[in-house]
Amino acid sequence: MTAPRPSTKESIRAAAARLFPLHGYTGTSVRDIAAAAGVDAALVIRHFGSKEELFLEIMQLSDEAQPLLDGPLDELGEHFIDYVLTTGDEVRGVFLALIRASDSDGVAPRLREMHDAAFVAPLRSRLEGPDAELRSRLAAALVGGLLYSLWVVGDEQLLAADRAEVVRRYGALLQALITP
Amino acid sequence: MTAPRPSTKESIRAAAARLFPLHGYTGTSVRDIAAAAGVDAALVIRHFGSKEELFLEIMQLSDEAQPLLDGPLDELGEHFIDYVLTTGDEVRGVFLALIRASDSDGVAPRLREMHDAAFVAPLRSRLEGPDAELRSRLAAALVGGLLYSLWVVGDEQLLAADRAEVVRRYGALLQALITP
DNA sequence: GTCTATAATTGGATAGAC
DNA sequence: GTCTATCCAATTATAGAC
Repeated sequence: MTAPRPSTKESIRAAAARLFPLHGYTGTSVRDIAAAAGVDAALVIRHFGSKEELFLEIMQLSDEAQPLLDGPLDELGEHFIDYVLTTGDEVRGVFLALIRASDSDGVAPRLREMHDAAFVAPLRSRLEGPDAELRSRLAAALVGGLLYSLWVVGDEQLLAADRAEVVRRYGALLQALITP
Repeated sequence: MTAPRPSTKESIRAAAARLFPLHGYTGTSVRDIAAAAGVDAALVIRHFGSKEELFLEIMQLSDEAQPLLDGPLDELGEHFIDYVLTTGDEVRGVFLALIRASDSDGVAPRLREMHDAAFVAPLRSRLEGPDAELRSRLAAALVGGLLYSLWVVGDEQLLAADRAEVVRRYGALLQALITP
């Protein structure tokens, strides 16, 4: 009831959130965003300062609750892999856009943040032992590698593979880091 | 003795091979390449057709002999991880440039080729069993994930970690896919 | 083969009227 | 707050003289 009609700023935000994950940073011009939002290009800069500032404001994942923090520890490996594989296209788009723009000085820290928040932190919170830190970072690398193969490389044979089989096999590897 | 003085085309090729991995595709202009090669920008297009064609011609790894194809199978996991971690900056640059330009239609297949040639094929050649194909693809994902964490994300704690420890732990995971 | 000059387009960002 | 008009810099690529 606070905003019955979407404000210009919100229209721009919505358009950017749709286009950036779809076409990447360089592939999305300020004019494209403005056109999709139905506003003038000048307003985009007016409201957000610059294209990069807008990009950084858009490209963050809503802190989705991780329901798997409560599950049994000895099944966390498979559950986590299953969880990341159910990830929707929206998250996928943000992930890809950040990776492909990660040569920019402003984007690199943001990618690190997302990697930490989405992969390292959830796993770190359930690990114990003196080397838990290293193990959780290796676990995050392992998880990221699966998404890298599927989404960045586009390994067709892996994309076509039986999902349950991937969850079982790759989940077992992750489990070996969780409960050595 | 075939070419005592580097031809213009070779000069361009050498400059591109140095700059693309260093600054990426969009970060390297045709003018930059021409200037580094000491030639005119028009010659770059003249000799290679377009910037993207030049990029694709440059961005392939010289088929480096993999000395680890001969080692003992039960040590392949650690040896392979050790091998990719010794990879020089040159390979690293190619890897990063391909990933960050992978939204281009022409680059995506090239990244797939490199992933296959560098990770999947060497492992696949040593694996046996009916599910060797899937296991080698998961193994490639695992290896790629380590380089993703180190080079793309730039996980500082992983970069600072004891190298032998990483080889031992992550190598053990890879080994579990090689000899289940 | 090489280079000068420039075309043709696109990009982000700004000034100022309303 | 909004929009019209535009600036200015940068890009890839081409045409044509030498």
